[in-house]
Amino acid sequence: MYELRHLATLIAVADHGTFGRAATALGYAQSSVSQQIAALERTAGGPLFDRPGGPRPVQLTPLGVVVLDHGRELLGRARAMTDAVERFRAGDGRIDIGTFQTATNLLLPPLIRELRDAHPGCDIRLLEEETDVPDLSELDLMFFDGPGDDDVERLKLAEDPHVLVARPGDFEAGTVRLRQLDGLPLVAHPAICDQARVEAALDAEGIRPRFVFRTVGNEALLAMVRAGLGAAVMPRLAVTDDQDLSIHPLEPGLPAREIYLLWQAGRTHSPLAAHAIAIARRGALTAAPRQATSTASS
Amino acid sequence: MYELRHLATLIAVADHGTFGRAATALGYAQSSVSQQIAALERTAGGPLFDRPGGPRPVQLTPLGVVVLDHGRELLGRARAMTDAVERFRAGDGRIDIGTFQTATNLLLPPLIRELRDAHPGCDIRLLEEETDVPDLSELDLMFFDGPGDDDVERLKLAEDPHVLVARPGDFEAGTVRLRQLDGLPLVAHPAICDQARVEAALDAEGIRPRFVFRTVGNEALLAMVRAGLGAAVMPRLAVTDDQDLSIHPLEPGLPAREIYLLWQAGRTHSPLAAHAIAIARRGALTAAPRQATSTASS
DNA sequence: CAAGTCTATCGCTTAACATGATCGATAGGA
DNA sequence: TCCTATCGATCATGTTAAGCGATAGACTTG
Repeated sequence: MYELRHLATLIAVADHGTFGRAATALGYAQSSVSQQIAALERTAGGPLFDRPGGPRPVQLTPLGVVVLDHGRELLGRARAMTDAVERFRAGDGRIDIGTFQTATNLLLPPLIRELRDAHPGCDIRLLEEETDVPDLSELDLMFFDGPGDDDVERLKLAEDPHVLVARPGDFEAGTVRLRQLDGLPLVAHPAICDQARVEAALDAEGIRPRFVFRTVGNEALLAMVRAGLGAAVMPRLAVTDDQDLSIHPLEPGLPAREIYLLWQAGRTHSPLAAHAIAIARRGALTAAPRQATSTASS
Repeated sequence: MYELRHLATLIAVADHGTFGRAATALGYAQSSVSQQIAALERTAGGPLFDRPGGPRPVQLTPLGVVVLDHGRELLGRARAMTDAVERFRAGDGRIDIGTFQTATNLLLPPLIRELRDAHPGCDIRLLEEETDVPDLSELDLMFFDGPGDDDVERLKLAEDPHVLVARPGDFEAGTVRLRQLDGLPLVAHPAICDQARVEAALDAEGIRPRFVFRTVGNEALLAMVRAGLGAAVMPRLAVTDDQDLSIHPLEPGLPAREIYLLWQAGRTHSPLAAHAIAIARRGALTAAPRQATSTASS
């Protein structure tokens, strides 16, 4: 098998014309260059240089030209590889983050900003996927509304209580009794993830709302509420405050949605992922409900 | 610097899942694979695999993915290089042959046919260049109308006497006295190479023809002769026999054009070039004047 | 808790590498 | 023709790296 070091020597000899000058340029002794070229000629199966003898420079044989051309190519690739590794180690790599709507809107932006400030050339990929089981095999990091499996490390980012969202006037201001939801027309997320837990909790209390519409979009749900299709039980952080909506705590409270950052335990992380975890651990990722902009509420 | 052998091991480990199986596949001991990966991790500057311990397979780290991707690329190139060298050594390489009109027409075809028969994939390049000094630096082989410099090897392929070409009837059939050319209107090649020697020989005899037209094309010269512009003194092999032309030996004879095959002395030749030289040495390259085709003469 | 399956490490041997000195070959100038 | 400078090949020597087998340590599984 060819060796990159030998090819580098070949290139130096071809560039400098003589073994001695190439040796000087590479920091070798002349005899080393002789041996390296000899070894290369052994693997190539024939002479790569004609040695005219005397003070004349060596000259590439046709076979030498073939090997030289490929050698330059190969060494260029090797250099590119070294560069790529360096860039990766410097942090200008790639990070795959799994997320979901609320996290995307409220938790992710400060993380992204800090990562991009520290690593301007980095490649941040977001995968928004609503799933019951967190799959970290293709991700470095994942925002998830639950603690995940046992074999992941986790950091709780927020406790997000469920609230009743309705049109102003449909309910008295302030707390609403959970019992009042029984038979009530509701719009809701599909019954997976957090929503599944909510419905299980309601079911355990014997409370059965009528789900008249389901969709994955938070804003779409809120629009349905405004349109009078029904009320909604949603995590507080999923609700954008709005004059056309009234928000009621529930009593007794449903189990809050827990938002975690998950990553695979015992796995070596890329510098980017390690940095992101450090940022999260520092407590830089907090969430507050969003206010509708003044232009939208006017 | 990275080593191709280490990268090959990296790939094997990534493909087989464990160090041990990779070692078996590569014919190494397991400890060697451990050491190679360790060395690779040292040069890469970080771990390439996570070792979960126990009977679970190792898993690439993000850095490992970077190195693996580049490693596959690099090893592919190395394999391509090995292939190219093999193909070259097998003879399916490239050969650059310098030539000129007569050689192209009369001497080259059998050579080309034999080379292509023996090495179907080869790349034969012809460079037709009229020059006084043979330049073999970019060529493997060169047809030339002279023996060339001292530092080339040569093989004489033909002695090509100069003849007078005229319109039938302009001269008596048979030999023409050289003296008759004095003052005669002639068409001729440019005064380089063989033509220069011819004119020098005429000049030494005190014979001064009038050169009324010069061009490099043999056929063009013959056409001029047919058109009555003048006669031509040309090497016999450059003349295509034709009913509209009469060919006269000259007396006393001018020095014949000598056609040599030249190649650089002491140089390592590609298998193709070596084969070509062998063919020439065998005496397979001979020339006879061309006859005009019956269709053309009818 | 024992068995099985991994990787890491240690001691050892061997091959490869780098070095400096020396030799033979050749071109160019005196 | 001789001398000198330059160049590559080769040899002896010390050092590094690579291979191997054996074994220890870590972990999962039954």
